Amino acid sequence: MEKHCIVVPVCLQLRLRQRQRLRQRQSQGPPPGVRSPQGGRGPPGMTWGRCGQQTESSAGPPLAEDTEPLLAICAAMLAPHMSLSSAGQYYPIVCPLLSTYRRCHVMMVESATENIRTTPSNQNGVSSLSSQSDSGGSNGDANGEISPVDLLHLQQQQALQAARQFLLQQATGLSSPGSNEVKQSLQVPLSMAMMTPQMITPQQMQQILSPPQLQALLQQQQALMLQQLQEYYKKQQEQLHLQLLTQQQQQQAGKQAKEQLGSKQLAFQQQLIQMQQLQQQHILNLQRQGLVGLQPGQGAVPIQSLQQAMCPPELQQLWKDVAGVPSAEEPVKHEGLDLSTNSSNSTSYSASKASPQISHHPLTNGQNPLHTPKRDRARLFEWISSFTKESSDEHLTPYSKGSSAHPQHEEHSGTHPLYGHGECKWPGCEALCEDMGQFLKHLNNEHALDDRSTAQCRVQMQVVQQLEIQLAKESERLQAMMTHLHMRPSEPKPFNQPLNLASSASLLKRDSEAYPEGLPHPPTSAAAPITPLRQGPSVISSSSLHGPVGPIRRRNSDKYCTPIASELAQNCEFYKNADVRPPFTYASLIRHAILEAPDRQLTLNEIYNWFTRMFAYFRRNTATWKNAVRHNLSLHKCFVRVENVKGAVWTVDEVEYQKRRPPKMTGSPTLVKNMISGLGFGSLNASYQAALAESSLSLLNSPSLVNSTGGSLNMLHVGHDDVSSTVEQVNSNGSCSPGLSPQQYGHQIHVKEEPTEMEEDCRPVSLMASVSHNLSMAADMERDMEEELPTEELE
DNA sequence: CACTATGTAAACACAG
DNA sequence: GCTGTGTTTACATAGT
Repeated sequence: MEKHCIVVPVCLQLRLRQRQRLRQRQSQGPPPGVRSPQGGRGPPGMTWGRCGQQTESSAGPPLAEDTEPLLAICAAMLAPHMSLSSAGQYYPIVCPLLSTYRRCHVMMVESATENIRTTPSNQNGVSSLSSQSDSGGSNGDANGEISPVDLLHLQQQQALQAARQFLLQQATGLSSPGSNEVKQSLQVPLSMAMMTPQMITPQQMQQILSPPQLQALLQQQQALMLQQLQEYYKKQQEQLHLQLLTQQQQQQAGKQAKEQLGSKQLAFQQQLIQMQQLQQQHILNLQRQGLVGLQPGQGAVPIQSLQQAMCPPELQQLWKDVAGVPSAEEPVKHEGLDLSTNSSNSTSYSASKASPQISHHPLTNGQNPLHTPKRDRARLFEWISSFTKESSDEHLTPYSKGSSAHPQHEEHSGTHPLYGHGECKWPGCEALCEDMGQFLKHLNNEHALDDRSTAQCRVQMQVVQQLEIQLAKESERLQAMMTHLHMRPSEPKPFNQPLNLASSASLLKRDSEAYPEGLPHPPTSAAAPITPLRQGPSVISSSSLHGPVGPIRRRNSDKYCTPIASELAQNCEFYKNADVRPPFTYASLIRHAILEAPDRQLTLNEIYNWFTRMFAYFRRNTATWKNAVRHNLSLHKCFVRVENVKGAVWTVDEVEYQKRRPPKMTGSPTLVKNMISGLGFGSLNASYQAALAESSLSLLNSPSLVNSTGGSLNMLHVGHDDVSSTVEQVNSNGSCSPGLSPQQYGHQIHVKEEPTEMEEDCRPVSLMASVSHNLSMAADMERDMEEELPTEELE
């Protein structure tokens, strides 16, 4: 390449001076105090947020930061009043919630565990109501010193204990028809216990609290009750299952009896799943309406969902079936046996409690059959254990399988989804494990199949399911958006239409093969958490789920996948609200930000603002990504710093940007061929039109860009492998060419293609200004076309 | 396996 | 001295 020494642009003089100065300094040897070869860098192998987890101080507490985005979403879902869609307030709300969420996670489980432990002491007696009161009193004494969350937690514990006690009485037959006095006397304390440890009557509480507050409080407490009681069931079933196993080993008859119950087991599992779905659906509804507001220390089950879930008679019968009393033939008496009784009654109580007649509803639902076959419990246990032991694809998403739902599933592999960065990633556990062996030991010891682990697993299940619900919701939104934006109706699944040809090719191909649900990739590795994206947009698949895996994933999307313009146009709100990393490189984002500006130039601070405005992800760890932005601005020649009156602004050198990506589609003919074949588009023009429409969506935000559409259309026929020709076309399209002929541009482009210092020094005056300022729009659209429809490059 | 692109971290210089 | 901006280097990682 020949080197042309042209007038050095004034705007570059400063930059050149700086570089020359630095180079001069370097030529003179490293300045004193310069970094060592390892240069005080962070430990190796720590990138992309993972560094921050261990070394980065600005990233916050050591709380599993890699899971922080997920936790944030989960926390927002668990506390739906903290809506994800509240743009701009997401972080202020969610981030403080993360710690409380984690704490809640532990508290909830510990509470359940503690209750499980404490209940057996009362299993044989009804007289512990006073102890409940005492406990409540002692807790109440500490109210002035504990936080509201703790207070609420204590209240819940009291309520649970009181409920258990009461229900235990029922189960043990003490609450006979003739013992209405006992019932009444218990019912009121129960209500009081649920309301307040100070034993304030419901009437008093109603005076103190507004009806919505009362309702919310009751809902919260009852939701937690349900959650905990369900844990009791699981605990009980687990134990019973173990007993069954023991019996099976001892008696072949036991095994035969179990085998006879296969069909009922399946039906039972389906019922449970149905119940959960009902709960989640209701949660989603409430979430949409912004009605649910759980305190951080609360469980994740709104009482509405509890009502909805429990009201169906079959579900109540289900619980009855599940939570039978221990039969006399049980060889071992575990506390869970009694818990089952309590749980079943308590659940019934909760169901009745959910009725408007709070605390006045007769507890008629609590009369449960006391002879549930242990086989049902075994079924329940198996259902539960299916989440923890085997890869129950029917029940769990790949993501949940890859996260915490299958702690023992991955033990044979070198990596474990619950292990990373030397610490256990079990929810609520941050135990440090030096190696996999230690971690496995820790996992087996600390997270064995017990009530606590089961409870945690269940919480995680709910988290996953909430995420799935959220995904469905967002998919619906995307569908509506795309429909509104006049996506081609011929598309079978508009919302699932990939936003780029590359991904669409692969998706369509996969869809036609073995992934009808639109999974971008089969979950090849459980270590890579991938949520099944039944209707998920490509953005979610590529960014929110693959993103956390590492930064490199984004390169795919950036390089030959999603055009940033259309992607952002279609998922703008998503990125604004969801804490997911956009599937674009910093360079792409910076360029887009600059080109989105009215005058194609932005100051660094404006770029920062654009990032934070457009992406919720970039509202945290500002030091990290801002550094990356600056790094990219300085590193890539496509970003040109221009001295302005009031400072410096950054512009985009489109030619350089194009040149920056030589591999692109051109370098991957196979990919392009797959794209073409996979798309099966008979008419490229139609594709171009559609793509143009997509690209125009965001770009048309700037009125001045509209008139460049024609230019971009013309450029569709430009060979993209020749950057200079592209620029020629752009300029010849009447854009504000500063009087340079296409040949001149070609020369200049050749000059820029010389990545040498000489080239830098001889950077042409007109290039950056003309290209980036006047032709950026056309080039932008053309590039988007190129990204989406690179087929002509092959010709 | 080498190369490339990218992300991250860090050090440093400089200006305000 | 602090902060923001800009540059550069080093390293890790994933893709090619």
